[in-house]
Amino acid sequence: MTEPLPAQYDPAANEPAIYARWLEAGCFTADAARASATGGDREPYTLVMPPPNVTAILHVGHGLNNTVQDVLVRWARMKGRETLWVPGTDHAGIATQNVVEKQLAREGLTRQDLGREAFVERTAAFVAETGGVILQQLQAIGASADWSRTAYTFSPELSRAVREAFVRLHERGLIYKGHRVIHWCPRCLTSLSDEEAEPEAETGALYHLSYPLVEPTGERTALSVATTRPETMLDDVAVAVNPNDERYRALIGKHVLLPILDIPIPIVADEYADPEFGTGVVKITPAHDMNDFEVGRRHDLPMPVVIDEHGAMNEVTDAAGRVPPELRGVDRFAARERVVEMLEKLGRLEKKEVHQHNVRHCYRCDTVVEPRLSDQWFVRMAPLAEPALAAVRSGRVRLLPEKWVGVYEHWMSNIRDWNISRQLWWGHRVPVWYCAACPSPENVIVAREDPASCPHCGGAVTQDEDVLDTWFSSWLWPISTLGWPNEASTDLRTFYPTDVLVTAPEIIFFWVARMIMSGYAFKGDAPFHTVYLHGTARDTKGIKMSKSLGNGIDPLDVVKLYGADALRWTLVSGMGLGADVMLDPLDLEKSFAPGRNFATKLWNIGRFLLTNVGTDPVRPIGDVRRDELARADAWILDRLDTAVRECDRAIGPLSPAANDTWRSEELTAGLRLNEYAETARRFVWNELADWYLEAIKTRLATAGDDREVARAVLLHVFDQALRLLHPIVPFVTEALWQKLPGHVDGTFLATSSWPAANTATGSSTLNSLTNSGSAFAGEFELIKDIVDAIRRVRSEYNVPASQTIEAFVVASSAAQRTLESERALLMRLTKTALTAVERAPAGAAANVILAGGTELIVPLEGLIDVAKECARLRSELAGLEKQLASLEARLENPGFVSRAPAQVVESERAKASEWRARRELLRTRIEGLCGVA
RNA sequence: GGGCGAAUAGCUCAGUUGGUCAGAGCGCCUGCCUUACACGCAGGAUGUCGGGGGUUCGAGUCCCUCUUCGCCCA
Repeated sequence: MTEPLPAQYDPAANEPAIYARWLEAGCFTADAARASATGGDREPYTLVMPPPNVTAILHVGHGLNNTVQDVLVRWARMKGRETLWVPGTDHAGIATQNVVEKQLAREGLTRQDLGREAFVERTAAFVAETGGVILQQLQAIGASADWSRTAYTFSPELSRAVREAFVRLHERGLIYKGHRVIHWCPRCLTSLSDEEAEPEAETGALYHLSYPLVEPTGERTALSVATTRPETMLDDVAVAVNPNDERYRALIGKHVLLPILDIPIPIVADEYADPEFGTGVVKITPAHDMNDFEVGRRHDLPMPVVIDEHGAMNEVTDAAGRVPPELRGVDRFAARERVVEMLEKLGRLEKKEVHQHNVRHCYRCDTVVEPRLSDQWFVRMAPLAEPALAAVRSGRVRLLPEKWVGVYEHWMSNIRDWNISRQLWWGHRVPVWYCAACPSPENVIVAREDPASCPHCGGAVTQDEDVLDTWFSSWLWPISTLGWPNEASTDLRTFYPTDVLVTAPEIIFFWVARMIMSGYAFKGDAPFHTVYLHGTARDTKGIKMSKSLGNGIDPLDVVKLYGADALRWTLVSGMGLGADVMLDPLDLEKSFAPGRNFATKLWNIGRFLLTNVGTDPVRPIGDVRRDELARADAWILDRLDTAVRECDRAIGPLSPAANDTWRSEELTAGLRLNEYAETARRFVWNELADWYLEAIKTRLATAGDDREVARAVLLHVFDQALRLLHPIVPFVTEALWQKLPGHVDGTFLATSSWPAANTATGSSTLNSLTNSGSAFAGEFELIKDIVDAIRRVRSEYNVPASQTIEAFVVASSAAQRTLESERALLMRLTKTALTAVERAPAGAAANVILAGGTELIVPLEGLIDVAKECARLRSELAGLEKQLASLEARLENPGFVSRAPAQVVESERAKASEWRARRELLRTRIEGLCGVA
């Protein structure tokens, strides 16, 4: 016997050491040479980790996301796949630049003080120092990523991929420079994509302004326009009415006089004007509203710019005379108040009403985004979207839960061009150079390698000042991390396409959809076959956990207090497909104690095993003959088989059965992590620990052949249970597995095989031992039923646990033989001496009728209250009669008998007949005990 | 404004194709420190499956409608 284990598992004392040993042994390092693509015998299985920001520190969202991935990866690894989980970070243009600028601000500096080159160097140094923190933290929760392949979107290799992608798309005519209204963050001083400018509901005001008509028509001397942004009236170049709006048809082509500025502007007809909204007249500000910009283009209107990059009113471009001197340099929101005051004085403010609308905010700093006319690089998305949309429709790619398919399709079908320019310094510089000497279009040079001079005239060139959207590198992640654009890359040839992408639904558009598009654009295939969109960690009020709200949970705190296994257990077992995970940040015990308790339970099963099985050689399970098994052995092997099958069904399949395309019946299959966890828990706790362990204690304590059989079965079953649980709780299972008798030094549970369920054709070594639903295993169910019944009776009549009592059964001869031969076990589990009899003995007794008609009689002379027992039996009889009546009614219903499947009818008939027999038994007992039925 | 989703035990949620699916964990009540485990063992209670209507031999499970809540897009 080895040194005794403590009664409670101590994760803090075990986890770091176990993780270090996994790393040292290279358990997580994928070897392309073992994979099928390069002549090996294993199918590859690949996940790419959604890269956290280099500036990020671990929060519970990362914990959840990476736990899900780790479960899948560990499972695949045990299934024998050559498994690669690629970790990494992204350079997070805006976020990282913001962080470094804040640092500089503390030193009294701005990035302009440093200059671009020095700023980028400083930022790179900052990233080099702190950028890997989150990946370190992921190790603490057990993430089994291949750290030797850690990637970074701004590394030289991945930067090459970014440039290649840009150049290729440009060559295909899918990248262009556009002059249009984009979302501008006046704080970050950069443009944003549509996805990065997030709409938020706000209560604002709808102002009704009166613009006098230059050419009054009939009674009408002015037009009312409604706007939520009165300050932009300074920039109005027209008002629009709907061409079908009878009210204003006569005014089309005439003019109104813009108040304050007293400039005449035309009244144009455009479908964009909604007759139902406000007054049906809409002011047109092409430079500061996306829709107005389109109207302006259609009507060839001027586009003066009156709001500068900081969000202040100014005569920026083509706007001479548009901003009154007292408003110049005034912030847009202050200017709004001032303009309203001015209009009011002029009698041009008709009314102001409360108005609910959505205002877009910067997704990084939450500043209200300003629509702004500027030059930006865009990707033409429609051609890229086509194959990506088809991929989901054909089943090449499945999205789980399915409800996201509709969202994806809608976005893809209405896709808009992607603004990829960012006016930042931290990021991939746009690979475009300009020659001042050459004429258009030769003056624009798009190149894979930095040109030293203009290829046309040999003159000097200057590079575009902008950098690319960080997502323009992220969308390449599944290919760039594997080596693209180097098509000869072993990893790319071996591990692409990847298998599953695990992420949150918030970034379907930002990232998931774009990765699918880039997969097709650059590799001609989808980057993965499954997108698993998991839920969000929320607090007890249902609010998303976030650092800024202070309602988060630090996963590392949980690891410290309860262990990584407990954290993982809670996340996995609470995770219905796509469902949010609710946690209480104020009561960690409530959320994480169940996981810790389960780990301790496992630990104690291990302790029991080590104490009672010992470390002497154990017979291999394959050598045990079926006729040597006890009922309990057959039963637990049967339950194990069922558990394995159910776990497989809950998480599987690993990949589509055929042709890389999901069949319709597979589309929604698997990834029920909570079901997998619950099944495995039930097996270990409610079957293995509660019943099997209790059933074999005497056998283990009694030397002889039977002890050897019990040792063999227990060791096998616990070994299999550890395998089944390892993907969810990797640390405690590994710790225990390595202590099992017969463990070979240097082998790891992490790289051992997943249990194989018994199949009809029989590939399992256990085939000779298990036989699902076998009669022998089934006999143990009778034992369980009897034990449960006796325990209930004892409890109901408050029989002291220490008191031994007698009981009788009336049963079939087969059942009698079973019970007789398990008399000792029954005695140990229930402190009750059970005797099989032909007829129920007379006298006061508790009676239970079990499935199959077995009758249990527990004489409790002096202990039971006859009246109470009669009442109980009568109420049971009443309930049974009610159920039976309804069942019989169903069976007498011709509709049911003729239309329901024969199987169902048959089983209902069998049930009815059993219930009738049961009713007779009950009546007899009641007559015997209580006198009358 | 458009689209989507959710409402099941006190709490958090399972319940894939309609026929023992009315379940789990936590919490609660009772009794136990039974030599693996009190982070435990044994036993127990609790739901008109949001309201209403419909389809069906049969509906948490399908359809319609109402109420409440949430998400996405404009």
